[in-house]
Order: sequence, then C-alpha cells, then structure tokens
Amino acid sequence: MYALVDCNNFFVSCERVFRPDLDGKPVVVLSNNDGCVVARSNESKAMGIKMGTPFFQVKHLVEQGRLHAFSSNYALYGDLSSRVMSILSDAVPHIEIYSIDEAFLHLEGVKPCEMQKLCRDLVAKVRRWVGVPVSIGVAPTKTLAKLASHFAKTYKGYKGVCMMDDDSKRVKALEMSPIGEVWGVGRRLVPKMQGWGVVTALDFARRPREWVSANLGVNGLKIWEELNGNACVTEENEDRRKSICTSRSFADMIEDVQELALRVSDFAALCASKLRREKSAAYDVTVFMYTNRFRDDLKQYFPSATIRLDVAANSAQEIVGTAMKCLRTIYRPGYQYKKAGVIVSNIVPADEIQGTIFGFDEELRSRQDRLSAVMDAVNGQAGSSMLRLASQRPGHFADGIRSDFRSRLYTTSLEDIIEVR
DNA sequence: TCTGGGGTCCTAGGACCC
DNA sequence: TCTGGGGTCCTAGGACCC
Repeated sequence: MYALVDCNNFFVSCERVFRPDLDGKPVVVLSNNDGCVVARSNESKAMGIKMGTPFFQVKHLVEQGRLHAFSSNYALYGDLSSRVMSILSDAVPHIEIYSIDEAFLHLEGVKPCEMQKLCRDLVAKVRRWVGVPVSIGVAPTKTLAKLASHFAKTYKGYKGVCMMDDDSKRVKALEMSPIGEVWGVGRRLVPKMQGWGVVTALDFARRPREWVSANLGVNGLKIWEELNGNACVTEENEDRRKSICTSRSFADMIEDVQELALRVSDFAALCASKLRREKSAAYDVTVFMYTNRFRDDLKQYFPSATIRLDVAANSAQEIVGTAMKCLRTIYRPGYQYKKAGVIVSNIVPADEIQGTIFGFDEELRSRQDRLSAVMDAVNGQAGSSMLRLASQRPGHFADGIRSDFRSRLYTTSLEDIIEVR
C-alpha cells in the first residue's frame, strides 16, 4: 500500500504558521512578479477565485480588505517543506518526495490494522511540530492514493486520512470522481474523454483494455491499470535532473539588447551554479525569449536557440558566454520582450566529463573550476550576488521582480528571525 | 497598467543504416 | 506506369505534473 501525504493549500498554510490571525480568512499566495494566484485557502476557493487567476482581477478584493494576498516566499516554503519531509521520513522505511508539498510513503511491513493509526498520528505530528495541515490517502496504487487524499481533504469525517483498502471503497471512490480529477488526465484529455462518454473515473476503469490502448496509448493504459488496482507507476529515477531551467518574467517589457543581456547573464550564471551544486555539467545551453502574449496590439516573437558544447561545462564563464552567443543569434530589435530564460540540458556527472578526440584545454578548464569553487565559497557565505561576472546585473537577482506583499524570511534569515521575535 | 516557474515523459517524423 | 523492408537514433512538440 501507498500513502500519499499532501499538504493542504501548502503555501497559504506556510504563511499562516506565522500569521495565525489569518486562520479561517480568505488568503492567496501569488506567483513571481505578483502575477497569478498560485495557492488559495479554502475560504478564497469558496469565493470563486480560481487557480492561475491574474492578480489584477482580484486586487480590488485585497484593497477592500476582503482578501489577504502574499507574494511568494520560496525560501520559507522550501524550509517548512523539508521539516515536513523529515518527519515523514522518520515514520516509514521508504519515502518518495514527489514535490514541495507531497510525498509517497511505502507501507510495506506495516500491518493493515495499524496503517490508519500511523497516518492519523502523522497528521497530528506534522500539525503540532510544523504547523501545517496535511491530508493522507492510502491505497494499493499511487493513482488511487492520490484520489484517496482528495477525499481525505474534502470530507471532515475522515479526520485527514482516507483509507481505500477494499474493492468496494475503490469502486465507490471512482464513481464519485470526475475523470479530470484523475492523476494524469489533464485539460486536453477531459473534453476528449467526455466525447467518448467517459465522465467519471469509474467509466474509464470499466472500458476494455484494448479500447484504452487504441485511444490513449501507453500513458492511458498506465492510468487504467492503476485505477483498477494494479500498481505500475514505479519509482522515479531521482538520481540526476535531465535539464535545469532559470527563467523570469520582467516587471516591464524590455526591448534593449544590452538590458536583455544582463538578465540572460544572470539566468545563465544561476543555471551554472545549480549545475555545480548538483556536481553536474551540461552539454547544451538554450536561451529563449517571449514577447507579451497578452498584448494583441504588439508584434509577437518566441525565439529560442541552443548551442551544444564540445565538452560539458558548469562554470559561470562558459555557460554565460555560450548563452550570450545564443542571445545574439535570436535577438531582433523592434520587439518588446516580457520574459526570457536559460535551459541547460544533456547533463552528465561533473567527474565524468569527456574531452574530445582533439583534446581540450585542460589548463583553462582547471582555472575555471578553481574560480568557480572560490565564487561558490564566497557567495555561500556572503550571499549569492557578492561575486559575479561583469556581464551580470549589479544588485540582487530578484531586483526588478515585483513582490509587494512579501512576508519575512521567518526561518532562514537571522535578521528576520531576530526582528520578528 | 496588470497574466509564474520548473520539470518529466511520450510520440511522430526525419535522418540514417544495411 | 512503375519505386522494398526492416531497423535505430534523435529531435521537436505536445501533454502532463506540481
């Protein structure tokens, strides 16, 4: 059996840990740049605010005092997440951390009669020790556990834990679940399914195997098997990420290539730093840019360019230099750019970098590595923007990103901790 | 005025091989 | 008019996830 532990309205719950006065009140957390609503309390859901709503559409509610908004504070959420995960890790032999607010617990070795108690204890412990409410769904497959956690969240009587431990419960849950709530069935698939007369998860689970295979391929088949109780979503290979991306929207649109170059330098340098932190290196560097897709009155342009290095790299100099080359090939004047980003991919372990048959400049590489190590050491202590390349922006990475409602770094900044206390 | 960021996997089609 | 059969690998784009 699997237990899916899901933090309720996670970002909102994190903010409420330090603002208990907001319990029971409508709260939302916004994306970068205060752009969209990305987390909602139950009360703000009840007001009809949808996930992804542009903030400007609900800003008047904040001004009227009917809604409380927070800019996103990922340092806080990441820290509270690791506290939750550490409690969960202590409770069972094996756990898969699936996202910042979700984890699958493997319940092998736990007696069926003890599962519910174990989960209820966990709900209480996380609440008491971290302050965040969680829901747990227990079922024989991950897809069913996801559905169960949804019921755990919705029905008060479950006290945070929904057990789907026999077939009648499974069938009943499937019958009550619209097909779109199933893990792996997204926006595009829902209308298609409905066109085929598949409205509930049970409708789908009862279709013949051949029909599923013919219409939806291997992905659909996996979902179908899981809904029917046959576990086939296996453990993620969580060794090494396959790509790393750093991108941001700009508070204002940017046309000037010099200004874009500063931003793209920052993104590339951050990608390089993420690579080094994971002891990885990348062969491919991609730069992409978007104009503002919501402005019908402006010319649109969504270019991207990729350069493949002869030898995988992770130094700021090389990744940034390559990103600048990409930028030069795609930049066109006369467009208003709203967003840009850098992706590094084709990632290999840093200690397994191969030279080319023509050899490569090991002396240069070794100087870059030593410089990177010094930069990482200094920036690790003094803040990530203390040492940077001249091509990067002065100031902090987050400068120029709107965050008008940011809470304090309650758990990760000594200054903030002292001041708040 | 104002609309996020970071990932994974699958598939179809092209290039290439014998 | 007529133009094989069977593979592999890579890439771009789509769909999905949180």
